Amino acid sequence: MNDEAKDERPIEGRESDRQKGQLPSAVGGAASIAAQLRRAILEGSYGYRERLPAERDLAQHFGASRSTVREALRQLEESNLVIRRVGSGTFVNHRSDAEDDDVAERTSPIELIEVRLAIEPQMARLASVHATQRDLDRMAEALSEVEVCDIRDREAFTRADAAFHQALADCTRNPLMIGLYRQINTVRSHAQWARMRDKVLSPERQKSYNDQHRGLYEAIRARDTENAVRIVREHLEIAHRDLVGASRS
Amino acid sequence: MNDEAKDERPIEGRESDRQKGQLPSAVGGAASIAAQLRRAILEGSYGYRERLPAERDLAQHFGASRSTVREALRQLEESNLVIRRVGSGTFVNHRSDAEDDDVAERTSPIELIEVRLAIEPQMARLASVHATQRDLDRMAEALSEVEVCDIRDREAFTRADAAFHQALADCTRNPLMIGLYRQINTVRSHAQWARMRDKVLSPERQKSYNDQHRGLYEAIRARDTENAVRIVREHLEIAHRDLVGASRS
DNA sequence: TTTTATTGGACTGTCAGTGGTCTAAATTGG
DNA sequence: CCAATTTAGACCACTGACAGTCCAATAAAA
Repeated sequence: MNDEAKDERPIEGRESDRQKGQLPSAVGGAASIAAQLRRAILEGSYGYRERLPAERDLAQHFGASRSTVREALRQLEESNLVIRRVGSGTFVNHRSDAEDDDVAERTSPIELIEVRLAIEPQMARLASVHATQRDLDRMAEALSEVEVCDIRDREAFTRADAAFHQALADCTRNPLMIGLYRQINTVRSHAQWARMRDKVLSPERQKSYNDQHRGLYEAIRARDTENAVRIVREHLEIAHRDLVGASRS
Repeated sequence: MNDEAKDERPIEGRESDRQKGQLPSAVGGAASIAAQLRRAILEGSYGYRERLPAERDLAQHFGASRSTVREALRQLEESNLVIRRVGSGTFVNHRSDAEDDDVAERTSPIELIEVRLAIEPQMARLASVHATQRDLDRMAEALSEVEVCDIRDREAFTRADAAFHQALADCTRNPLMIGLYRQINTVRSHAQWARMRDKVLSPERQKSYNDQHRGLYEAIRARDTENAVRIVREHLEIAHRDLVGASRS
């Protein structure tokens, strides 16, 4: 261990000013330590999920006993600012505003469907017009991978499903559309959705989805724009209904 | 045990560099390594599909054990930043923003309009439903900035126009929609379009655009969904026609 | 084609460090 | 004085980092 690191000044707080005899150090108890740590966390001095120093180290740095530090941490834990795990440490459980710009985590299932309802019908239309033979081959490959998927392996299904939809986006030959759908797929395959999908994805529904996928592929291959658009729209409306049903239960 | 044997150089970012202030810095093991690698990937130090150093090399570089590095990589894999293949290596699975420019350069005017025709009507619909008063205020501000714009300052007009449309996207209160439209705006304001717009943007057309913008704002403020959607669609069809006309000349 | 080297995946056991808990003494304030 | 708080110390169960080994998959070389 680095012994040099431990030999530090006891920071502003306690025994220094006590020796100087200037101020009664305001409160100088567990509440004071809690306040300092709380301020540091809210200010963002510690990032989200970052590990705080060990209780014993904090005790030394604050010039207090471990019990006092523990009481301070207990208060922070009570207000959900930190999480404590035995054998591991104490971790910050507060996101500062600067670091919560994760689109995937801030998008609700309904919001996702709303966006997909906007973009995917037009996507199917463009795909049925612009798809090349190579695009169709790749789409067929992705489709067979979805169909061959084991029903119980949800993660594999999610991945294959995403690949199929991305293949559909590729069919549009529209770089912007492809880029946009990549962003949508990122949200779609996020953890939050995986859980939701576990609740929704019964074998019958999966079978139904596969039929719709197959139908969509056939329509695009036949350049049947109207049918392709119709299938996508129905597909999404069914998914929307399933989601609403699941959120009610 | 033998302290001398363990006195190796710890990871780079431990506690020596962070003198931030009063409080002791957070400590890190696998999480710290994961954070460093994550930052490197997001910064673009490693390109898309590029191979990272082998786990054993990373372990040596970070002065940690292979298990620790593996735990860090597991976290990165969990957030889809990285893909690991046995016998092959660990590969970056993240597209940096640098490729957005590429998308912008590979997207034709027609393709942009096709995408906007897909997404903006639904966007107007959602905006008319979900917009808050604050959203409307910001939209009005953007609108007046567009209208006040000097006709000859094309760049300022483009910027104000982009701000207006982004404000419209914000009205949907849909994080994914907002993110998607940001990407669209990136393409819209790219250099290629500025040139095209110079050819297209006559004062009369600009006047017409402004009227449409104003009408759209009024419709959304009045929660008149049908009118908002209609205006957007007409706006885009006119723009589409203008573009086709320009490309013919 | 076969062989070889390298990679990630999985598993073991060891060990220092962590928070959780408890006790008893010391300190503080009324 | 008493009562509450703080302190110091010990022990426990648990976690994570570590060093090591073996394996299967892959890629490059022979």
